[in-house]
Amino acid sequence: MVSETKLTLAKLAELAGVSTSTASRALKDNPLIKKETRSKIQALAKQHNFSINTAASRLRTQKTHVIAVILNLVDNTEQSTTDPFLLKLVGELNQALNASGYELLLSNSFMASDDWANYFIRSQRADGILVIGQGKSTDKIDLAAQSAVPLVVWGDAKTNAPYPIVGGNNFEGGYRATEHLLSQGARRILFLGDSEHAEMSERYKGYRQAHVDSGTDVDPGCNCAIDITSAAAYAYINERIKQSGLDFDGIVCVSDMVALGALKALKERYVGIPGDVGIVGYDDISIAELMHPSLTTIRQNTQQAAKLMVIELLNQLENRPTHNQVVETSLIVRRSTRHE
Amino acid sequence: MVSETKLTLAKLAELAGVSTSTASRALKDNPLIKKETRSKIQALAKQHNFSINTAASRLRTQKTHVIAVILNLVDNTEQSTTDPFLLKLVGELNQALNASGYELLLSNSFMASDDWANYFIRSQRADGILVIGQGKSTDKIDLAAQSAVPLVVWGDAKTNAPYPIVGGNNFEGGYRATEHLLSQGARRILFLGDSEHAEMSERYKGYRQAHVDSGTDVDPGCNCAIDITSAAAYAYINERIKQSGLDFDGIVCVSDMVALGALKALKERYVGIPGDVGIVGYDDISIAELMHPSLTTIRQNTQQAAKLMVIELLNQLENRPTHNQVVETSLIVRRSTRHE
DNA sequence: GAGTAAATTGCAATCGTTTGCGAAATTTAT
DNA sequence: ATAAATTTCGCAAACGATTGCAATTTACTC
Repeated sequence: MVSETKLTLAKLAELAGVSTSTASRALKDNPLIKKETRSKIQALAKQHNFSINTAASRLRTQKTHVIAVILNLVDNTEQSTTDPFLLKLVGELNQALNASGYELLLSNSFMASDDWANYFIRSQRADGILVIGQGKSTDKIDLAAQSAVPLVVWGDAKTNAPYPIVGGNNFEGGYRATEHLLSQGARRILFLGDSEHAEMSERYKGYRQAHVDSGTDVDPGCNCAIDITSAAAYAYINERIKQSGLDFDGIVCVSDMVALGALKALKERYVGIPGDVGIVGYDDISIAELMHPSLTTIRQNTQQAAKLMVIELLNQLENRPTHNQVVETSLIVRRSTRHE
Repeated sequence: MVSETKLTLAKLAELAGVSTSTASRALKDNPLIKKETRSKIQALAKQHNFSINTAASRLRTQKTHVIAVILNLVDNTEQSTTDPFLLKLVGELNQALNASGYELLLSNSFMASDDWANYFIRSQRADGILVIGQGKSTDKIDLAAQSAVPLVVWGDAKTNAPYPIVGGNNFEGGYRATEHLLSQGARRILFLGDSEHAEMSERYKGYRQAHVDSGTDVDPGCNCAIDITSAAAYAYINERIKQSGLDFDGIVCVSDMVALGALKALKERYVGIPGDVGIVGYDDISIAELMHPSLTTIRQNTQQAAKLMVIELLNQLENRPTHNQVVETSLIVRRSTRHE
């Protein structure tokens, strides 16, 4: 149990009375080695708490079994690292990666290097990259993709790109949210978000289509571009009401955090919810159902999302064809819209 | 710009017309090398998108510049990976580590191996370990510590352990929360959490002390052991009221998520907040101020926490003495307790 | 211009594992 | 018993960067 000196494969082999080659093969259960020899060495390894030096192994095999996960946020003013949805996705990715024998190296886009291919792949820090968020600009992503780096992005799956994108059905999500509000009687519905984002713009399209399908006019003045944070939403709603009064009766929000900010502003002004204004969020973070009123929202299956992203990444690592993937998206109706 | 063949340090050196040794030294700005040579090689490296192979480098230097961060959660029923506070801490740790030139390898405690020293350190996956959460049992932590692994734990800093612990002032947090409720007139205050946790038990001690100091009796029936999730809190409050009616007028919660669960249960039963029951949370997650009523809570400075954890870890890596550290803990008064 | 000190650079070993290929041991066939 | 075919194992060359030490070049002194 005492670790006298660093235990290497060579020493382990010596203990077992075999060569390092057999020891190496035995540890990976290579059938080239006699069964008894294998189990003997494996037992010895366990007994001595041996574990292979990954640095050496990676150098030799040119594989790291590490995947870099990058939170691709433009800067602090935007949807931030504190958004529970993004972090939940990270957690799910960790699970999914572990299940496939990979580890997760976490990074955000404020790192030193903007050249992901170089920094992560050429340097053998990781075998592939998972990017969370297309952001407003896909420059860095495109740059990395040019280097033929194994890469999967969480974003809008309708976007055509040289890399696979996994995402929710944003058009449908926007449509369902809007349709639901319209069916509850709303007539002037704000779209609170930022339609410059690929994902968000798809949702906005769904928002418009829902209006068209129900024969309701779309007022461009209802498309409100804000940072994707609760603070920005809070400020915007306050300001809008101050300027033009309560000129709306529904809000489609681009994330639950945004919805919470809006909700707070409305409640402080004693606007009835859903009586005066109905609100729909997006993501179904855990807090959504704890709100008062509980928040109607669009749920995206993050666990499925993580699994799909990992699958597509493995496809690339093993030279199989890849495809964009759409994850389940469903409307969860709660009190913030349900008139009773 | 086209990458014909894998660019190694040797090839780069050849391009520059020097040996690999000089190239290596030049890239790390070693003053042993003439200034012009240095900048020439650095320029060449930039131009060719060169980046050092970390696998080789780690093997040679025996340093990885990677730190493993372990979310130490007993299982799914407990405070889970979705708790915004924990995830926020992860984000802050990432920032702090990057600032010191380290990268963050994310893991949770559901991984294959329970032997962290082996899995992360001996295998050269990482140079050190940051553990988030003491949990109910410190078995795995102690095991790792026995192997003299560089290790820092987020937990209760009052605990005496063979490894440095960074944590909030839990006693004071519990005290301040309770004292505040008492000052608002509460007389029967629930402690909603799990006093088997080291951190939580300190808070409970503070809770008791506040009672003593104000001359109020402590009813053991007010110490409510639940899983640290909003769902458990919700269920508990519901059940308690069903069983014994509203036999309390204040709640000290062990996390904001727990507080949100309790809040929801109370609101559904039309219990006035803070009129009938005042609630104090813990952590000050971003949603706390968006709640209605906004949530009074104990803030722990996560950014400072992350920095301290990294400092203590570096101390170990560089053989300096280490100490337990306490991060700022303050009471944020909001509407869930403030009578007006 | 010789001699010494200082500034630069290169040689070659090393980190620990993996793996193609050949050698030895064992089994099967003749 | 011997040859042939299998099994089972070990040799030795990578993988790419780092670094103590020695070698070379340059600068300086008298």
